[in-house]
Amino acid sequence: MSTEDKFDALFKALGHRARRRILDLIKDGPQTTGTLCATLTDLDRCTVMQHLSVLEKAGLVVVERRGRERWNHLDALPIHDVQNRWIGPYAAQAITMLGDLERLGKTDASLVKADDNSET
Amino acid sequence: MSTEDKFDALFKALGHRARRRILDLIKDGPQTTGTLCATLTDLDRCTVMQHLSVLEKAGLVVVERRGRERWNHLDALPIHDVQNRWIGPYAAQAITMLGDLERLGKTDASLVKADDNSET
DNA sequence: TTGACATGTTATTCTTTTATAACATGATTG
DNA sequence: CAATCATGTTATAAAAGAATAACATGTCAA
Repeated sequence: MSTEDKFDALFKALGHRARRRILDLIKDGPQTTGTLCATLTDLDRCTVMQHLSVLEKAGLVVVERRGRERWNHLDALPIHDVQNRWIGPYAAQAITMLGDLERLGKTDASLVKADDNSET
Repeated sequence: MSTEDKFDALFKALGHRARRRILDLIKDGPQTTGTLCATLTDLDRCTVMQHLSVLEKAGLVVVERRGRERWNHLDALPIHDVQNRWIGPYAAQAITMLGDLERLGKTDASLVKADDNSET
């Protein structure tokens, strides 16, 4: 797999809220598939497993098998690579082109403030 | 659009290499759609425009219309939000769970070194 | 004002994802 | 060892994404 393939897999894995939710759930410690399914009541068990497999292919989840249980561990290292190649450099860029965009009437001072769910 | 919708749009926009290529192309200054198409010879003009519209909806591209030209500007501010909500916190996590994963035999010391295109 | 040019729009096709169902396996516990 | 439980596998339908074609619009420059 090329580096570009890896970034494809990573961004795509992060591109679904259910998968981001899973990451948040295992952030503070691994969980079994069963526990995850019990939490994600809006999703079918099969759907959760499919999402886990997408996360696993992206390298964000590492599986540890214990008896008949499957413990899903977070591996945040790939996110480090995203940081180095994409986020860091572009975050820097965000500053240098501020004036440029303001001239275009884009006054949006960035979007995330709180976790509001009510806008357009 | 909720915050989650915005992250969906952002990660999905970043999840295609053609769009990441476009971002890199306009990183150091805006380009017209025509110029971009001339560079991205492997893509149809319509495809490039579709990608631009995905980037625009994600807030990563801001359009300035000048006569019959369309200048595509990069707006890296949304990436800032990705950094704050996802990358930063998870990059921190990457350190605390290192030992945990090493016990699972995951020795992969992160993936991106150079832009090799030859592995599995 | 007319022809060339840069871009836009709509529709269509093909592929990939997402969600679910039905069935299968392998471990645990009484 | 037999029933139960946690997880896996395969197949299928619905939805979303990607690539292209054909046609449309608005601008510039002679």
